[in-house]
Amino acid sequence: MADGAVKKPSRIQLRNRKKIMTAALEVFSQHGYRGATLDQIAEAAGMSKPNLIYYFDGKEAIHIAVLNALMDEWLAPLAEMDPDGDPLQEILGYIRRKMEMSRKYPRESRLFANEILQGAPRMAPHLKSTLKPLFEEKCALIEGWAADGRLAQTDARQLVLSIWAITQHYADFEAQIRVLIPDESGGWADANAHVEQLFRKLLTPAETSD
Amino acid sequence: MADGAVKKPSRIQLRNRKKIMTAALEVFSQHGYRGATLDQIAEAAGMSKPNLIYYFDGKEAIHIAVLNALMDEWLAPLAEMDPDGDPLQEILGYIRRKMEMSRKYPRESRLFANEILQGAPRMAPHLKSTLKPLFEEKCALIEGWAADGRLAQTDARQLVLSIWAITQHYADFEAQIRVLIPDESGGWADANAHVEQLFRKLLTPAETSD
DNA sequence: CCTGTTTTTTACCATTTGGTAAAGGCACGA
DNA sequence: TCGTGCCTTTACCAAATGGTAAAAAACAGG
Repeated sequence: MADGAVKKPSRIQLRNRKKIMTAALEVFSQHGYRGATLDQIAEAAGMSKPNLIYYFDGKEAIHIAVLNALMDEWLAPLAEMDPDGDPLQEILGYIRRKMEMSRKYPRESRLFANEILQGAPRMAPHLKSTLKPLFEEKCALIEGWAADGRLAQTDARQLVLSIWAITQHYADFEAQIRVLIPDESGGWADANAHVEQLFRKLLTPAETSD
Repeated sequence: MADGAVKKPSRIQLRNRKKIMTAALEVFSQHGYRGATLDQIAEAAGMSKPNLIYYFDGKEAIHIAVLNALMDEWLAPLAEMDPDGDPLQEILGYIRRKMEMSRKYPRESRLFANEILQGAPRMAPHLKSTLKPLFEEKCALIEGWAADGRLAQTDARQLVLSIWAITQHYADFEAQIRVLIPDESGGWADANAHVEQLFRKLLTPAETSD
């Protein structure tokens, strides 16, 4: 091959890169970037520390790789919002998917929360290039719906922010919630019902006599 | 004095303890517990590292001291909710005060967010002993209001959680919000308006014919 | 001013941690 | 069987970091 530096990764590389990133997600989401150590990640991945460095250029590179790899998956629920669907159902569906993500993937949620809390030092470019366009696209969509009277008049940007705030809260602040609402009885069911009620009341358009 | 260990702290001790805690709030809220170093705190406090240790028993002791000292102040807005006031106005007032806190004291919000995200390792006891009783008291109050028909029927616990989620989001995720909503035009005004609309629609009771 | 106490500084130390060097293992085609 | 190139381990290291010892300085109270 004449074309420069790129070599296709071997089977073993693929497997080990994945093992490392899974381990890194676990450790970073639990302790934050600074709190996580390469030794912890190495142990969780079942390999030695120098071996990590063989596959990634260092701690920061692992962190960035994990963050970037999860971004698309994390944004998928929003991307799925369909311009041709029923506005209220589309938004409630989005909210349902976000709640599902918080329940099934709290580590991902905490990983992002940690990064943003510290000022997004390693993710700011990715936020600008990936999140922002999607955010603006979907805000425009919602504004269109509201302008057509198919949704109550509301501030689309603030709406999306508040959806993120509430749904992710269940993952990010789980430790607090576990103290306050100890019994498992209806935990997620109550949460889902409440969030749906909250946004349904906000978004249901007034009966029009048109 | 015959009574054991306790000595009243001198003027200089009071002053320096305060300086340290202010500096620690700044540093911990920016970098998290593990990410913060004693050197950073010392520099922010304008004193040497061994001097910190003279006033506090170590890094962890400083962290706990800051956390505990801020807890009451942080919970004050909730404590102020008045059983004898108008239900809707009381809750909206609480929300307004929480938004104010997020705007004026984002460092405090991030400090707590960091601690909870990591599983509240140093604050769990305090949560159980201080936050939980207050939470339950106010939930009961809200449930009473709802039972009397003075508020829409809603899940009080989930309501309080969602108030926290949204209001604190503006402080904790500021880095993300700054990327998505760059212009300063109406930032906080829009946020306040949206949050008020959201909870007003949720909580306004249906017109009754009683 | 003198004396005992509190506060601060200087000089260290042990551990942790991200990272490296280099030798050894291992698979696989010739 | 022998290289050859990918993968892994062992043995380190330098910097950072939480913390200590002890002397020096500042500050009372008499």
